[in-house]
Amino acid sequence: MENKGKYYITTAIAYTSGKPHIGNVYEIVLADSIARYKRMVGYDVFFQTGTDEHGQKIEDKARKAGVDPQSYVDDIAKIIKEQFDGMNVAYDKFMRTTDKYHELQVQKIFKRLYEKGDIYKSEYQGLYCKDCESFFTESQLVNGNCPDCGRPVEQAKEEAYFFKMSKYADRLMKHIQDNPHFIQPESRKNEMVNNFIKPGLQDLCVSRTSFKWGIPVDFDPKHVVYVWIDALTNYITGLGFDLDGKHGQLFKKYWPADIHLIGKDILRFHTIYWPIMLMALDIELPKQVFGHPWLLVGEGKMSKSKGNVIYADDLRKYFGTDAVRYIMLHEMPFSQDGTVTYELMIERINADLANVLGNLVNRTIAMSNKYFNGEVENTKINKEIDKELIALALSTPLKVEKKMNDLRVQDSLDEIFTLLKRSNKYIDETLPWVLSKDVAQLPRLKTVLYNLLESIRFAAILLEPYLPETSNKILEQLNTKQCSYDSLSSFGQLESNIKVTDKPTILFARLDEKEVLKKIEEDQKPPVEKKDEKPVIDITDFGKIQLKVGTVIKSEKHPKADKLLVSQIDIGNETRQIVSGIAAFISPEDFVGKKVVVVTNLKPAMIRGVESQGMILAGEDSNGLEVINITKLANGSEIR
RNA sequence: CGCGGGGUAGAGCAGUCUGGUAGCUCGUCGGGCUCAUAACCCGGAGGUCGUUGGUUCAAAUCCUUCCCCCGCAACCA
Repeated sequence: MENKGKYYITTAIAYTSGKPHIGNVYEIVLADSIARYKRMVGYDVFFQTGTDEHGQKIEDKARKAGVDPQSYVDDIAKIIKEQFDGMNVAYDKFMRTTDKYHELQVQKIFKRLYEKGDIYKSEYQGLYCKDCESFFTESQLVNGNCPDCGRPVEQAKEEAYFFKMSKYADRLMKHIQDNPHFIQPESRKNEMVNNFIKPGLQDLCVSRTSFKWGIPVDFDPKHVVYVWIDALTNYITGLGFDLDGKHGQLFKKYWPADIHLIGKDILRFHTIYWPIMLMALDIELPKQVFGHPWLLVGEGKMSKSKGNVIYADDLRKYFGTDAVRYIMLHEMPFSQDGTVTYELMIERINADLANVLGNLVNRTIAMSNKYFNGEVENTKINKEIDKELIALALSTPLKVEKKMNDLRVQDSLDEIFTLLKRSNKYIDETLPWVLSKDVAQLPRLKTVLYNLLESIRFAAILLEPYLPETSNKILEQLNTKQCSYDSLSSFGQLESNIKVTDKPTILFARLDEKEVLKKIEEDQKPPVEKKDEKPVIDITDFGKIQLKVGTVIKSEKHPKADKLLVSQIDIGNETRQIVSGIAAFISPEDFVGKKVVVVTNLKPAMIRGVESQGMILAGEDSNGLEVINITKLANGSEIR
């Protein structure tokens, strides 16, 4: 096989804060299909994935779990690896940012950038939550308060190192213009240029003192390296990059990366900050960054609070590894988020995998056994009608190649399935069961079956990158040794002296939609949701909160926020203005006249420019929100 | 006027860059076949391509008005 050169592909490294959901795993499977394809056609491929293991969030989670951070990330990294391995992903390296070699290089890189003057010491200013010890941006706040604990935040400063991004902005802009394929898909490129580069790059905060679980800055030990210099450099340290030039063989051979495959949400970091870091270090830039869309399940983004999180291992349990791979790769549009439901998965498995692919293989092998005892022979009694099938089989590898070069994985799969469908049609056109009844037609029948088996062999080989297990199973059932990609150069390389298996197994069983859905529903019965339990408090703690009954006398939409209502509440001796995040559940008209419970001694806060002098009590579950309603008590009555 | 994406048959999507009879999958209706996993093959019905105005011999495709949905808004890993 011709060697087409090297190909280095990476995925984003998964954050070890918890079990990755199907969206995270999708990225790895997508990368795997590309890596396998490139290997198949003759590239020397290196495929790296791994885990990002530092940060405040992990420090917190470990503390809550009562373990040290290292053993916490060891556990999660193991779970992540199992998720990937379970999907039959053939990566070459599983990189962890707690690897000692990586940590050492990150320290050296940080120091070098500092000495060069690209990193300087300053102060990070932002909104800070004391209890959570974290900074937040204004947009992250919930009703003006900390998104984690709901308490008020305050302006605070923290000593921090910053990376001078602006210094390299012009060079980056030029690189993006000179390399039109650097950022893919195209639409995302504009987003980056217009939103971030053109308005002027802000310097990036690259160290923190507020937590310890990170790579220490060796010349200023109260700082740890803050996420991006740590995480992004995995792409080079994983190959054995050495700042002093004593690079490992892998780095010399594979860098620059041919493609960084990442989620669209972190495109900014990969197309702006990462290239700038590399420029600052005088390292060649990756050739391409592809921001793939998200795989969504049902309504909206997956989140634990919505209870719509789906994990790859659960899906495998219901459908099998290759079926899940097929769904992931086939249901994902190129530049738009893909939505998947269980109904859709079942439909695809039945229509494509069971009916078109599985049944074709099964019926063809069954006929070979029935008519010729499984013996395969190309008697070359070809007819006009064969030409179309043969031409399609021969052109399919080229079509797939074209699509794969554009990273159009879904379209590649469609090309292969077009061949399979054409094969099914060929059976109807040639009517093997009619030929079998006429002895004179048996040689022709042999050719017909040969053409079918050969077409199936083409499809099976081409399917390897996407459905490796299935591909292998089909080739085994054919009993052929002609399994290489190169053997697709001409039609007819399937051996004439072999016998197909006499007991074909079902590749994909048809699923009964109702049955499967029922089973899934039973399994997924969410265990009664355990809210994060708050610590036990003293009666005096509770006594600090003053609650009173009040009547809503006026209510209107917040002028600058869709989700908020601004209401005037009569609490007996005075009227309070309160802003509440309930507009999605209650209209202002319905709200007026209601008797509610008000926290009257809450510190007033400005919420989107409107003052709120208290809080209305309400509860929420998956069905919506309900304000606590009082019927008889007079305004101003105290609640205890 | 913050930025970006989307609005095409009952559902999910392709086609839009490079104008030229509106396509695919599922569903639905009818027919065929019996080798096969009630599968496979053929055919039909179903769309004024969100809305307004324009350019053109010709617009889903180019320009324009408005409406609706969904992300992102800088350190969040």
